[in-house]
Amino acid sequence: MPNQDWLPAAVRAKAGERKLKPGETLFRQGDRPMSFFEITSGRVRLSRVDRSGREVVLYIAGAGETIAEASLFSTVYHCDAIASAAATVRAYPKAALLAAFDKDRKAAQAFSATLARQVMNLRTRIEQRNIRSARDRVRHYLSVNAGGDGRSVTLTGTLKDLAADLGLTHEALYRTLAALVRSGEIKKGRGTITLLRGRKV
Amino acid sequence: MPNQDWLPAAVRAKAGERKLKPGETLFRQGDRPMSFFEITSGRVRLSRVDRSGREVVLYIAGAGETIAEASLFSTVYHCDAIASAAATVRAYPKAALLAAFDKDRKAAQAFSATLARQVMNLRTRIEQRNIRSARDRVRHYLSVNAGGDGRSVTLTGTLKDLAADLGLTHEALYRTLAALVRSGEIKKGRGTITLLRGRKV
DNA sequence: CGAGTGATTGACTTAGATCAATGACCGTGG
DNA sequence: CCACGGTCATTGATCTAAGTCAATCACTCG
Repeated sequence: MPNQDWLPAAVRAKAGERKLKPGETLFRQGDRPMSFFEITSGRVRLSRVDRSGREVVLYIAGAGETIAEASLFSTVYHCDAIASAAATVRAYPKAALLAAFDKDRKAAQAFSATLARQVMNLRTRIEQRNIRSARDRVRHYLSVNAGGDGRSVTLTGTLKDLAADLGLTHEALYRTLAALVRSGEIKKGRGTITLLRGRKV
Repeated sequence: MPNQDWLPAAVRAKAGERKLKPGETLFRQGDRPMSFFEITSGRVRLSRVDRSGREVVLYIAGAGETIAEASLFSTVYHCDAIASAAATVRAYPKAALLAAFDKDRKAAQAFSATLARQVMNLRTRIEQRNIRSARDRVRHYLSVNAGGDGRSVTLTGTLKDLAADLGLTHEALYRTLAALVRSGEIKKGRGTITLLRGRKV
């Protein structure tokens, strides 16, 4: 789990860990934010309850992700956070963080930079979802995430995870990859996919 | 067009406007970033060229959006920006902005807050795309975007725009809305959709 | 060694994309 | 003032890619 490297050491030192049972609440809409969180394992969903009492899921965060960044600048949380599965989270105290940003503008900049990069990544993921064809979606993913050599993509998680990222069922992804392998467009290795040649346009 | 209200007045004063013809380049990958941009009209696409020479679109930004926030903290742009249609952009000088953040930490905070909110919005939009059924996708959209009363949603653009936002064809959206109206779940007004009652769960 | 999960492939179904046509509306230029 | 070109809104018909259900095999982990 890559720790939040942009966090000032002083803040990291003050972090507390908390374990959540499935269904347990981390915070509720309207609560006063005391910390923001990094999820070290499990799953936490952010949701709101609509007028008719139904829960509307805003986001499901997994291990390695941070949530409630926005609440650093707000006096209340704008949604609930509930563990979807057993989870452990690291809580970084809001006060310490804001103080660090005040003192050390490098730290504040690092935070902004992280957010800005995240915005770009998310935008790209949305753009990806605008591609209807599974095949082209996978192609787009591979092109965008090709490493330095522009040819190979290292898979972080399982193919099932990737499928979820791409908004495909895992079956659809397997089939699409298989087709691309058959057509000689890619090669699959252990945790790696290599682009062989683009098809003629 | 809601101007970027979080921008310090000093920076806004220094902004320059630029008009782009379709296909004209705003900046190129590798260029040194001198400004970041707000699109006041038209469309600008951010893209990279992959190893095989194909253009990979990372994002298409429309009027009201800002791009290249991340380049404020980078020494080079990481993608190209090209007008997809005639566009006008407002350029905010990077140096002035960073200087303002240095001097005025309120301004820096406002920037972070804007980014953090954007991150949350984008995450929610991705979550929305994970919903496969057009009907449930629309329901999710309506629930999330219901105004203060929790019942009515004000449409900003056309229904076609909304369809694109939701990742549906406009035909699919029309049909889905028509079905929801027929079933008495919503009501359509001029630029407004009102939730009438939730269906039984 | 069994339970749980990932990877993979087959068969079938369907929701939504695609193609197509129409009417309403709006600005604009003669 | 009206005709015309453009876009939005809407609905119908058709098709297909991807979802769904299902089964198998390979691993890994207590």
